Order: sequence, then structure tokens, then C-alpha cells
Amino acid sequence: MSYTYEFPRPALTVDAVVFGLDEEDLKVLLIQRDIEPFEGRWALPGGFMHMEESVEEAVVRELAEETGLSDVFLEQLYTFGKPGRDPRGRVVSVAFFALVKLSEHKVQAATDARNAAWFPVGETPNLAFDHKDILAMAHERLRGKVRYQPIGFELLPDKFALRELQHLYEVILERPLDKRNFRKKIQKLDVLQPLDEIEKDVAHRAAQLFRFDRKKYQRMVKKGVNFEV
Amino acid sequence: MSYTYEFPRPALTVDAVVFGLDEEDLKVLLIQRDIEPFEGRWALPGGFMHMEESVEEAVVRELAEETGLSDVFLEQLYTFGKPGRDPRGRVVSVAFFALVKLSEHKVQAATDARNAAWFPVGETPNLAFDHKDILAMAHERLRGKVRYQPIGFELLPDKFALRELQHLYEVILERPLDKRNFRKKIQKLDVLQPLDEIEKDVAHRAAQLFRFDRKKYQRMVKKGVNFEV
DNA sequence: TCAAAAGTGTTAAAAATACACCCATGG
DNA sequence: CCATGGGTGTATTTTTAACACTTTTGA
Repeated sequence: MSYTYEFPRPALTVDAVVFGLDEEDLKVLLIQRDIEPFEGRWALPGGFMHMEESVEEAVVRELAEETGLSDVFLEQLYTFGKPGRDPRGRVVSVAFFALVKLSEHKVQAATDARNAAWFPVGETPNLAFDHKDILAMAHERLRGKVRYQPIGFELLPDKFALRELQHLYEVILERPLDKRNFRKKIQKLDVLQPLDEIEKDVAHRAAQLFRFDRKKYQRMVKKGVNFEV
Repeated sequence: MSYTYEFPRPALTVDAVVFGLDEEDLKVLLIQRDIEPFEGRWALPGGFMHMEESVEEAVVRELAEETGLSDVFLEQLYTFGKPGRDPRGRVVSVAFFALVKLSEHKVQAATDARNAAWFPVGETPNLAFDHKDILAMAHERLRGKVRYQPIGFELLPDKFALRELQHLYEVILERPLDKRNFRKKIQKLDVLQPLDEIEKDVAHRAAQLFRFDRKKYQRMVKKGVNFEV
């Protein structure tokens, strides 16, 4: 079967830059290609769009197929469409950036048929296509966005200690933050719900655990308050 | 002649939300469709991508063809790809937002074969396709962006008075600004070059004219200073 | 008893805001 | 001579930044 059109059409793909955070640093999820072009090279997960799905649905499907991930935070990043970016011909790709709670997804990424692995952002191998540019833009966007939208919570477990939250910001913003000032600011935002629970199995005093309170945040946004760290 | 592919492909279009500013308010450039679907309806300028051009080149070409505009500030906005957004079939559109110096382009927009006109944002007619959504997102983006990037200058003539600049911010942010505080802030940013020239033909004291100094701004950005109004 | 992180306030500096009058110009 | 906007400074409040010690806990 084949499909015929009056005018030529580029192929449409989606790609996802999936970020995760662990104790050390910010990681990005890559898959190793098993077919040409760029066979054996590492690349962003992604693939061709189907006709009956939206771009968002396409990237959700590809993520599930290639990496086993589901239920991730997704946001459209940019559409890359320079002629020549794919050796197979004209391919336009809609790129997304995604954030996952690494702690709750550790296993899945490696269980798929394809080789998938987390790499520290900034220590990635040579990437296929223009995926290096896509990654760079996504990283930049994350850095910018985290400062005025609480998307960082998407990278943390549901219950977390303030230390973990501060560490998140330090890793993403690439600078140290003052503990007391950070806590003051976060508390004043009033988007954290303290839980009746403290850390377990830590080799030091156990910290109070918090949960991000989406409802409070939504109300805050409506009132026009703006989040800044 | 026709083109055949193994898998079906959506058509790819580009659309542009072109903003301009005049003495009263913020305007958006629309064209009246002369063919089905939505014949007679107003729509964003745009059209099908060609195979040998990048997405950016496509939107530049379409703008020139449909509205006579050239040399405008362009930035990618979002890619709209929900099935059903175009009655002709599956069409994915890469939307851009554009800023033009209305004062220097007033005539051209109306000279084209198609009917093109500036509408106050917020007083637009019923738009074709999902162009209402695209316009809303572009407007939102403009409001957000103008606060930390000096893209507003793209809407003003090369030489302008501080009153005009303040008016620009007031129109876009939809709130009044204090004259003295505004001037203090702008002057401290040090991106305005005072000219040896004052306004002409105004029915009041003529104001000092300024020019936006791109070089100073670039240097400022590199040093990591951030623009905020 | 040591190591590691939790938790907690104050002070100084900088930035943001509120606010009013005289001046120059053209009609 | 009037209407219109140009141009200018100060005082107050708010926000940000710098900074250190005691407590808790598990190993």
C-alpha cells in the first residue's frame, strides 16, 4: 500500500528530551539506534507520527514504545525543520521536553528491546541527527523555565525533603543556593504541604517530608502571583 | 505530477501571528481567505511549506507573498497538530509570532491581491481553522516575553521617544506604568542611545529621541544581566 | 563520639514603589 | 493663554543577600 499526493510532503517525526534527576546530577534518556541511519549511535527517543494521533499523542506513544515510560510531564519545545537534518530526506521533527520522577521509573528505561540509558547531561556521547542541538535547547529551556514555574517538582518523588528540592535547583541552575534563604522563599510561596512523615533510613537526622500542592499553586497562578526561586 | 510514499503523511503548513503597534493599541494582521475552506473568513497569513526551504524560510516567503511584508522579527511559537483542525485532512501547522514596525509598513499590508488588514487584538472577527487559539497563544507569549527580552523595540520606529516606549509596555502589559519609575529603570538598563534629535510636528514640547542599541544589549546579555520592566 | 544534615533569625544593602510640580511648545 | 506632554528627585517599603550555630540521628 502507498499514499500519493499532488505536492511533495516532508515526513513528520517527534522527539523527546527526557530529563531525570538523581542524587548526583541531571540525566537525559537516550536510546541506541538499531537501524540506519546512524545505526549504533545514541539518539533521543522519537519516531514517525501516525495519521490519527496528535503530535502530543505521538510523542507519548513513542516514549512508551521505546523506553517504557508513561505518565511523564511533557511540553512542546521547538520544531526542527532545516532541510538536510536527516539523511533519509526531508524530515521535520517536533521536539518535546519531558520530566520524569527518576526514582519511580529507574527500572523501566532499560527493560525495552532497544538499548536505553540515562546519561548525565553534558556527558552525552555523539548524538545522531541534530539531536545535540535539540538537547541543548531543551536544557536551556529547563534552566529558564524552572525559575518561574514549579516544573521542578516533576523531577522529584511525590514526597521529598527540602534538601532534595534545594539540590534540584542547584543542579539545574548550576549554582549553590543559601539554605536559609532558600527555605524562607519556598515557605513563603506556600505551595508545599508538610506531611506527617519524616525521612527513613538516612544516616543523619531525618527531615520533614513535603508534597507539592498543585491546587494551592493553581489558585496562586490565578491570583497572578509569580513563582521565582 | 504526483508524489508517493509508503506511509501517509500529514501536510505541513506555517502560520504567522503578526503584531503591530499604533497610537491606540496592539494590532494583528489578518488576511481574508479567497478559497475554500473558510472562504471569505479572516485568517492568519500562512500556507504550505515547500520542500527545499526550512520552516523559517517558509513563513518568510508566505508573509511576503500574502502581505508584502519583509524584514520582520520572527520567532517560532508552537506547532499545532490536532487531527481535525483542518477540514481538508490532516494538516500540521508550525506557528510563528512576528513583530513589525507598523509605522514603517503601513501601506504595504493592503497593497496585495488578497484583502489584508490590521485588527485590534481582542476585536478580531471569527477566524478560520484554529487560528483563534494560535492568536491567543501568541498574545500570551508576547505579554510574557516582553518583560524579560527587549523584543518590544521591534514594534517601534527606529527613533522613538520615551513616551512611545512606555506606551508600548502599557499596551502590552495592559496596566499603567509610573512615568518616573519607568524612565529610571530604562535608563539604568543602558540599552538606549540618545540621538541628537527631537520629535517634530508635535503639539507639545518635543521629546528627546532614542534608538535601541543592539550591541550594548548583546554585551549585556553575555554578561548575564537580565532585562526586566 | 563522630559525621552529616536539619533546622532556625537578624542585619545590611539593594530594588521597587508612591508621589507632584515646573517647563517647553504649538494651536 | 491653554492644553499637552517632557522632564526631574526623594522618602518609604519591600525584597534580597550574607552569614553561624545548635540539634538530631545513625553508624
